[in-house]
Order: sequence, then C-alpha cells, then structure tokens
Amino acid sequence: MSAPGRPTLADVARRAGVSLKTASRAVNGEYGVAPETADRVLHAARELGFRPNRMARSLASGRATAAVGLVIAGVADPFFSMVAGSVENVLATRDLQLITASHGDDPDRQRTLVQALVERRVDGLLLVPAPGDASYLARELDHGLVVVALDRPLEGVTVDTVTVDNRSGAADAVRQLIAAGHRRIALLSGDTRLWTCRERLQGYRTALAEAGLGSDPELIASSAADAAGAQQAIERMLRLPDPPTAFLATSPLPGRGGFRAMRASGVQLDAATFDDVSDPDLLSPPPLVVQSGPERLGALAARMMLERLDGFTGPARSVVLPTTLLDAGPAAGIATEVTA
Amino acid sequence: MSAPGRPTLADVARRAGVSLKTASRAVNGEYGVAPETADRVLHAARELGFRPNRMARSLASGRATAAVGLVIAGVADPFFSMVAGSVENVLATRDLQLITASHGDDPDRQRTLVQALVERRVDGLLLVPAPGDASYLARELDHGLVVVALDRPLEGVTVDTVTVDNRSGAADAVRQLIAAGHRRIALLSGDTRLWTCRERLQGYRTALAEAGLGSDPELIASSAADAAGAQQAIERMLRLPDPPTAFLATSPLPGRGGFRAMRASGVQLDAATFDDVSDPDLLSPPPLVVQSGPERLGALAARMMLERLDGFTGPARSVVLPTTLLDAGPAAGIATEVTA
DNA sequence: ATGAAAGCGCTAACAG
DNA sequence: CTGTTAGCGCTTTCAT
Repeated sequence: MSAPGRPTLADVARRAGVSLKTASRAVNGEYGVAPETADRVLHAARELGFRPNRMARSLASGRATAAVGLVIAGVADPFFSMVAGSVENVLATRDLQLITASHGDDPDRQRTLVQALVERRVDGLLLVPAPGDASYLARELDHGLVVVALDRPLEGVTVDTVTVDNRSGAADAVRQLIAAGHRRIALLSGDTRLWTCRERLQGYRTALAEAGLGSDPELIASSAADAAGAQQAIERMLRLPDPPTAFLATSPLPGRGGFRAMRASGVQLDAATFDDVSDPDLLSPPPLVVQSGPERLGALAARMMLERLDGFTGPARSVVLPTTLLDAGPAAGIATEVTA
Repeated sequence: MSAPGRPTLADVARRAGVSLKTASRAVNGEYGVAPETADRVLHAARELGFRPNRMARSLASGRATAAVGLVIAGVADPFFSMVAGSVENVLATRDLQLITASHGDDPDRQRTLVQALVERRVDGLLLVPAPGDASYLARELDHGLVVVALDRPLEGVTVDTVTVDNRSGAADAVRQLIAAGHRRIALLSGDTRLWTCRERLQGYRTALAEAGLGSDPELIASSAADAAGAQQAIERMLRLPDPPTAFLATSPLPGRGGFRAMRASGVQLDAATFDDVSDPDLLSPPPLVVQSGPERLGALAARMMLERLDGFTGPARSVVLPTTLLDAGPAAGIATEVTA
C-alpha cells in the first residue's frame, strides 16, 4: 500500500511546489532560499520520508563517496577487529563509512576485494596486505586511489605504511627469557608466509645468537598457525631428550596452544606471546606479551589516510612503531626453578 | 602524468572504436557481441585500467547496490566481531559487500548510522539494536528496506529477528551451580539497559527461586559492565558476612573481572559466564560458559536477509535459538568443598 | 531568490 | 550483431 519506490528529490520539489534546484538547495541547507520556502521543502521531504541518494549525489557532483575500504586478514580475529575498531573511531570523526572485508591471507581474494572496492569508488583503502605481490595496485594509485598499508608492508608498490618493529619485539622477549635463565626456548610460529611471523623468527634467532645459543631446529615449529598445531608441537618437543623450558609464540593462537600443551602435560614453561589481547594476565603462568598495539596501528593508518584525503601529496611515508613488552606477571618464579 | 580521473566506459568505447553500448555489453560479458569486437573492447579496457563505476551502474539499472549494512554495538568487541565474521562469510557467497558501523549502544548514534546506510541505498540492514525505540525504521521498511535484528529484539517495529534464549541459558547455568552445592551465587551484570542482560537476570532469579533461594540484592552487581567494576563488586561481596561461593557474569568482561577479583583476593569461586569466547578453558577454575553462539546468530540472520533479498515476503519471523552450556571443566571440585 | 538545461557514468529500451 | 535515444537521482552551470 506504500513503497512506490523511494521518493526522489523531484517528488519533494513537486509536493512543495518548487523547482528541483530549489528543493536541492533547501535540502542541502544552501544559501539563497527564502526561509519560508525552505521550510515548505523540508516539510515535504519529511512527510515523504525522503532520503537523498548519496550515489546519485556523488555521481553528479564528482565528489568523494565518503567511504573507505578496510581489507584485513579476518574480521573475526580479535587483533584485526581491534584494528577495525580504532579505524572506525578515527573515520567516524569525519563521517566516513567503513566497508570491511577479509582476505584470509589469500592474495587472490585480496585482489578481488580491492577491485570490488575500487568499483565502488571508495575514497581510500586501508590494507593489511595478504602475502604476495600487489603491484596491480599501481594502476589504482595512478588513478588517484589512496592506499595505506598497515601491520605488514605491501609488496610491489610503495605506499604509506605503518608497521611495528617485530624483530626487536621478538628479540626483547627472548632476551628476557634468557635473562631469566632459559637456554632452551621454543618458537611457535604462525603462518610463515606472513611477513610478521618471519620477522619475529628473525628476532628470535638474533637474540639467541647474541647469547651464544644456537637455534635448534627441533625447537622451531613453523607450521603451528593454530592452537591445536602448536599444542602438538610443544607436546612433541617436551618428549625430546633436552626439552624446552620456555617458548615464544609469534601469534596469539599458537600461544594459547602452548598453554593447552602445558595443561595437558602438566609441565610449566615460561611463555612469551605476541598480541594476546584477551586478559593474558589471567593465564598461568602469566606470559610475557609483545604488543603490536592494534588500536595504535589502526588509528595511525587511518590518520595518515585522512591526511592524504585532505590533500597531502608528499612521498610515501613509512612508520615503524616500537612494540610494547607487557610483563603480565614476573616470569622469575619459574626461571629460578630452571636455573637452580 | 597520468590520472586524468578514471577512464569511463565512453573512453573505452572510443579507444576500441565501438559505441558505448557495445562496450557496455562486452565489458559485462553479455550476448550479442562479435568475439573479435569483444576482444578489442576488453583490451582497451585493460589498457586504460577501466573499472566500471558501480554507483553509476546501479543508479542506471535500478538494481541493488550489492551492499548490506551491519550495525552492531562495537566492532572491536570479540563477540560482535565474530558475528561480523560469520555475516561476512555468508554474504561473500553472493558477492555482497559489508558496510560495518558501531553504535556503542547509543540509540542516537544508531539512528544516524541507519540513516547514512539508507542514503547509500544498502540492500539490507543487519542490526544488533541499541536500546530504545526504533520506530523510525517503519518508514524505511515501507520503502522496501530489509532489516533483520539479531542478538536483541528491535523495539517499535516488527522485523525478522534472531535471538537466543537468554533466560534459559542463565537459569541453566545457575541450576548447575546450585546442583554443585552453591547457595550464595552472585550476579555480575553488564549494562542493564540491554535486553540481553535483563533477560539473563530474569533467568538467574528464576533458577534461584526454583531452588527456594531468594535472590539477595547484595549479591547482584548491576553496574559492573566492565571488568574493573565487576572486580570491585566481587571484592566487596567477599567482605560480606555471608559471601558468595560462585558467580554468574552476564557478559565476558564482568566475568573476567570476577576472575581478577579471585586472583587479587586469593579466593576461589565457581564461575559461570556468558559468551566468553577466548579460551575460557585456560582460566582457573574453568568457568561454565553459556554460549550465545555469535557465528550462529550472524550466519542465520544473514541467511534470513538473503531470503528476503531473494524475494521472500512472508510475515516477520522470530527465531529464538537455544544457548549452549559449555562446561570448560567440571565445577565439581570446588563444589564438593563447599557442600562438605 | 528561483529555475531550465545539461550532464555525471552507466544501462534500458528500442531500433537498424 | 551493433548503434541511438532516453533516463536513473542528483548537482552543476547559467539565466531570470
């Protein structure tokens, strides 16, 4: 009985007895409309339930769409959802809408998503790059697309980038474990196609080398991207003649797997893990947490994007943020046991 | 040196030496184009880096925008991010883009967001309603907007809704605590403006009443929406002459607060909590977890929306899903202590 | 202060 | 098989 499609501005104009242009002016609150006329138009609009069509608007005006795309590995992942949250907060200050999409670290999927967003003419693209070449973006950049990479660098094109110093973060954590007396430190790595994981592995190796401890391949589980895989890996390592006394997990999931392994086998290890954002202090023993700071990453990337949208045209900037080492509870307790 | 704006279909047509319409057909892979001509057009498109403007497309064709809005309390919240993830998965099967936005339980903000999404002409709206009246949606429904509410009912309009049986979930958890011997069970409630929290409170009361245990106001902390508040509340309760021996938290955050309180005061309580999605089994003691199942909620709501988009026009449906009670580890241990 | 005409980038009818 | 003419809903010129 209703819904003959949505009312258009023409409908509003007709109902108010004015021209299309006058209605447009009134609705947009522009100058040059008699207060009384404007009132009449606004009234008509309200009665009709008029909602301007933003697509038509930006098509006609050539102005921006006021939407930005956020392409991440996975929305459901707490780390990335925190990134999304902080991005949203920054964007909301400018009434920019967020179109989110996940590529699940699949480069082809990423390409598809980027294309879809370009076809929607988003003003900008915030990207947590999937592994692999992304030089196809060059063409979009040429056509004026603003792209900011975050958490990982983008391969194949040069754009504003904000990452964290993963190597130092991992190295610091390992150094602290070594200082606590550990000599056999396992590494539970997430997907090694990921730049972040590879960097963290480097940091791990560096810190071990510094201390004159070679890195034992048997203590490196590089295919333990999920909790179950990591758990098995640790359980296997615990059966070694010279088992680990501590571990570093390059992502939260393997870290949790490590804790499960401890639980299942009744052994206590000192733990260090990256980016565990859900109350790591309630775990026992409380792990060392290397924090990338997802909110900080997202907020900074979003701000860099806003600067570009505001007209900044300098060369691509690259920001490398330091990680924060959170000691969820001193690891000393276990450590002394080990050294004793 | 490049970027004279994006190439349009007209540019492609000109370069390929064909008419606009032919170019359109070729680009869209429609019938009725000589293979050789199509090839020429596609080539031109590729060279120019042509990307169809979807806004123009849907404006001209009157077809849908292939975008749906997801308005939730907060993207950064793990529960809602899991909802978002499952929604995205379902929508991806139809190449629908997701525009996400958070209202932070502010009804005004929700209204603003809904309006913005309507102005973008999203095909549908998935909504975790903020508290308060939303009858303004009636007008949009009239104009053909498809709305599906999830996790909470929408006040003021009748739309497809998918929620869970919060009362039974809470009651079941409390019953189990009672069965384990507890008589003094605290309630840590999140924001009581929220329907879910109020329902859970009801369930809590019901289960206590069933067992002939009145609900003691001193054991109900209804302003403990965050972890810190809940922690303080529990710590206060522990100083009561007759302190609680267990608690039920209506949301994950208060639940975590409860665990912090236990830790800080060195007291062990049996715990039950709603929707703690991050390895509750690693907490000690492992809590009972009442699971709303965010993925299930999101996926079902998304599917209901797809049915509507596919033309289903029946009356509004309301699905109430059962919760799942996850026993992260038998609570019996502590319970026997209590009853002994 | 208001309006008529043209056009944004594309598709939808109809022709040829 | 291909092209022409409208027109989507809105904003621009440029008049009046």
